[in-house]
Amino acid sequence: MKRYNPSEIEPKWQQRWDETKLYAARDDDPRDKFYYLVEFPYPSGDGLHVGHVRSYTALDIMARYKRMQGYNVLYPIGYDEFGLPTENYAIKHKIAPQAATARNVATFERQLRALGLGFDWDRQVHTSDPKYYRWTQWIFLQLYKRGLAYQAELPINWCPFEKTGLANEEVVNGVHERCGTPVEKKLLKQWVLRITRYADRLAEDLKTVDYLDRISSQQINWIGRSEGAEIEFTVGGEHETKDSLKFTPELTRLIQAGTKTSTIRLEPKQLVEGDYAKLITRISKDEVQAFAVAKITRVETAKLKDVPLEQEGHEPYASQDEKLKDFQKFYGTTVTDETEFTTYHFEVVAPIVTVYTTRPDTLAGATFLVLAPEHAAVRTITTADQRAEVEAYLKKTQSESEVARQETDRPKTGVWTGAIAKNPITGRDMPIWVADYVLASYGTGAIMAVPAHDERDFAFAKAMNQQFLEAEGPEYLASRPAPYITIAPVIEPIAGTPHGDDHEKEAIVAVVHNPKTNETLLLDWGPRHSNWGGMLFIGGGVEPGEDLVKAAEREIAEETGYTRVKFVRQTEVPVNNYYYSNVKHRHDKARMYGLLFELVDETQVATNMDEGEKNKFTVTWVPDDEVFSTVNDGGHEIIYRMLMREEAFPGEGVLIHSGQFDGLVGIEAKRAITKWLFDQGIGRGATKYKLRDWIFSRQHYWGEPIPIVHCAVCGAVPVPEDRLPVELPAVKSYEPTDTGESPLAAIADWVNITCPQCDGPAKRETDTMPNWAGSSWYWLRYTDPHNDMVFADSAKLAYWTPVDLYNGGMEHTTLHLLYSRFWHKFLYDEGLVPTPEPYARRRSHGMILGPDNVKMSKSRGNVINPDKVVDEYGADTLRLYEMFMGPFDEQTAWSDERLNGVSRFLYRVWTLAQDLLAAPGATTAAPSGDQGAFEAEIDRAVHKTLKKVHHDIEGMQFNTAVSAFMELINTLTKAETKARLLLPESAGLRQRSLRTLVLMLAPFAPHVAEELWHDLGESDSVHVAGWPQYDPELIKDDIVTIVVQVNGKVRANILATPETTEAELTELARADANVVKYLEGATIVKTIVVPRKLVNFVVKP
RNA sequence: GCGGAUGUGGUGGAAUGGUAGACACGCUAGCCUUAGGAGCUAGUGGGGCAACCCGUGAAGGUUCGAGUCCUUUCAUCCGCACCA
Repeated sequence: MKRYNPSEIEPKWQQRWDETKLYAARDDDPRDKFYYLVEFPYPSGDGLHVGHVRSYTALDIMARYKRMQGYNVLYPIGYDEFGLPTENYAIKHKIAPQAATARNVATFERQLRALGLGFDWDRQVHTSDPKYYRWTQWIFLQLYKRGLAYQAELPINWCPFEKTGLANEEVVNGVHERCGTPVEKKLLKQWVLRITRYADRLAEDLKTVDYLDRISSQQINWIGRSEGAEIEFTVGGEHETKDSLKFTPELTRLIQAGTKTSTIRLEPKQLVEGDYAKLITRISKDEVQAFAVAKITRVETAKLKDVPLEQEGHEPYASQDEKLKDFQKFYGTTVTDETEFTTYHFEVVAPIVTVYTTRPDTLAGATFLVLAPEHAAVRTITTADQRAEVEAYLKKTQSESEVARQETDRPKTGVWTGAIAKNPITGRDMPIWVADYVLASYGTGAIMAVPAHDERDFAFAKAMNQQFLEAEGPEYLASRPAPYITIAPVIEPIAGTPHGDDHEKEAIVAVVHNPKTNETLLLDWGPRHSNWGGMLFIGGGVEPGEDLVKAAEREIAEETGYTRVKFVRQTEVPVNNYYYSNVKHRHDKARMYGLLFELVDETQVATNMDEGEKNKFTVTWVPDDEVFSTVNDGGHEIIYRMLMREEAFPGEGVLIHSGQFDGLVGIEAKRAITKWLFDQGIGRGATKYKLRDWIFSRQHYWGEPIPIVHCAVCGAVPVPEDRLPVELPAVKSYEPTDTGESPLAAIADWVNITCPQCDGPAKRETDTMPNWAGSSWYWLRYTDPHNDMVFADSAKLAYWTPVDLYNGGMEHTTLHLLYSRFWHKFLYDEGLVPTPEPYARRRSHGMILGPDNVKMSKSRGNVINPDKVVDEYGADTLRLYEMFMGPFDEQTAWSDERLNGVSRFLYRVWTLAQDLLAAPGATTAAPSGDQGAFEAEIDRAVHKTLKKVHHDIEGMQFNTAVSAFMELINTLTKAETKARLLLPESAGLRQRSLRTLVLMLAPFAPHVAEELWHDLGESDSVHVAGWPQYDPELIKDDIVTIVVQVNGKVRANILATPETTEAELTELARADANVVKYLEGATIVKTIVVPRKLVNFVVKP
């Protein structure tokens, strides 16, 4: 018999498939298309990983399956070649990165081919090929043209080990995600991509695509949209401002640095001497921020040509022409030398601090402001008295590493700046603090602190007050001067659900504690229902005018008989509790104050309850540590928390102490206060995102050069598109520098160039792009990989995109996946791609762990090398095993034993097939009735498998598809079955069963299937054969097992035909001996019959 | 803390609300032998001699019937995290 030898058949067929270009996708094809995409590999020196195999095999199966179904399938591959690991490898081995890449890519391609993966090899893309990165640079220039790529001097994340800047997404817990080095902050001029402009759409459009839940939620989480309000606080004074004066960032900085007087030129405004104006600066297209109030001291009007060349906050202009250009840049091209400008001389009278909050409803409870240490206003607002202390604090926070600052649970620290603002609702003073628990990078870098309703502010207030008291002594407590922080509750909690007709009353909740036994008194009202019953404290109404403590003492005595109790404390605010009164039988709303009592002694008198209350509850003592888990009423739980724990109440509720806003709840309160702020001209609704702009510069050699030229005269000038690509020069040394400058900067004859605009001397940008650049559009290039005219032909894009299914690792969810969606959306806005989203469906394969159930790593030595597995078992075994391991999207550990099990399966397939092939041919005898039944049974098994495999491939449940194969093989190889299959009269059955088996196995184990297919006498490839349709008629069972239950418990199995009627089934079931036993002496209340499945008798004794 | 997911034999894992544990690994016993990374047969959730009983993290609920649906809760994993 022909032996199964994978090392022989696999290379043979791989070569044949390659020669016949079996997997070439056709661009001009009337058939429907499918575009399957896997994340192209980074060709590291380690070679292919078993994780790649899992992903690539799964989509290979789907691609082959769709091809067999007659679709035009695109399943491409390429290499993501730029990046630091290759650069480091090259430096270490003293070879060019280009050479290292070429070598690694060759290894990858060999490995991919050895797995029998059906990629369209002619479409391979290489991101470090100038023919490819020419278009990466081209897309960058389009971004630049639209203002989505800009340069900014930013304190960026700097990895001191790899000596490069990093994107936010590459920093995990304060360390660089790739090398684990603690990240430092470094101030560098950077290229940045304005991904934040797409934040909303990146989140919103997730609704239009089919991504795994955990992928879209992770992206939404990362984008971190939040709705709230910006509120302006004027420091140390109030002034009626008439208008605003817009500033350049340079002037803004100057004033923030402490310059008190300045001038600004603007087109005429209605401001006169003595007016107050708000100074604003533009942050982005639709975002401005106020930063100070200024008093106009003098107003002059002059034509631009008469404006002097020297101006405050500016380098002096070299010429009249240069001055004009600059003004045009700022005020628009309608400006000429004759345009009249009004010059305002002013004096800064009060800095403005703008804060961002998601809780404008708590504004009245804001008792102080906090600025991040990096906030520009810190310098201007700090008073002389506090300067030394503030400086010291700023120094201290600067010296702390990012890692330390990111630790949670660290004690709150901060310093008062000496400055005061006013709360716009209450008019109370709000000391302004600097503290590092406020992040400069989020919102406006400043917050209004509401200690009563925010945990962090609460912790800060506690810590600062403590410090203050220790320093100043308790006598200060009485007067509580400036920096002492007041904790002012402005929200009453709500529990339960209003019914509209709720009967309102004032009430108390008495918590009685017995200090001797450490137990607390509870009333057990029976089983808890939706809004009544359960375990509660003592509750009761308050008579009009009655003292709360008196009322509580009365209720304690009435309901429990205890009279000797001592009042300890009460809650500051009541809880609005909506509940159902089981005593009065109506919906009640109680404004409940919590009161804590201690039991003095156990003296008890007779209880004195209302008629309605009698026998409704029992009194129980519960150990203190079980009280929280025992009380099961929302309102009572809140009361208990407020009494026992010192903490903020962060929930929403009814506003109090908020002036005109009292009584408003939740979202209504937020809206009302936001609107009021807007009307007052001191605030507005605002949306903020956690997502930051994408730091796009890398100070390294091995990346796409950023196609920009810096000219002394023209500034940053894009390299003209017809001069792309800007190729990487050959250099001797690839080492990164310590200065934050790319090694490219050292290559004088590359760097020095003439300006494309003015032909003057200029220098090239020496930063390169991050390795995420090339992968941000590669799926588009696959549709037209050799085009020299455009990045991809629009007709081809229209045919192939969007990608129907994109599979890749979870680790790319907030990196590559987000970046590529951003680029795609931009290209869509430019009319360059046909769809707003690149990928219709995104799935993620689970990680393959080492045999020891931990992540594979070289240092652990638990890495499985796919080459070795292919050598020992063959590619088909590896493919099939990785599909069989477990659910595709869940992580699972490698197991050699199970691999072996799959290998055994393939041997069994092979042996069975060879046996069937060698069996004697057909006889002329017509099949007997018995033979017909046998054939029906085998056909049924085959077609059931076919149906399941079809279903499982569509649903990416590859593990159960493989199980189905195994089951079928088990059925077919059963001694008796197999013997009959080999008989001459089974020749036809044998033939068609084997054909179908081979066809359905083809996507999974392409080599074995191909070999057997040819053994069956076929000359074309099995992979271009049509996918077999299952026949629903053949699947129908002639006999079904009916489960008979009595009261839901299985008591018998009976056999019946699918056509047996319900009545017949019931009769058959009742006749079964075992069922009879259970029905004896009982009455059948109900009979449930599920056709073809079950009969259930519901009986009563 | 927020968001997401997952809890089923000794193990990986199956189960459109209808016989829980398919398939595979491992294990036990036996057979066979052209000693192979074999193959074949039988068994393998727990308890019980048996009839039967119990069993899908826990507790409730809906249902004739729940691993599956609902509520509460616990545990584990992943992501984010002083994001105001």
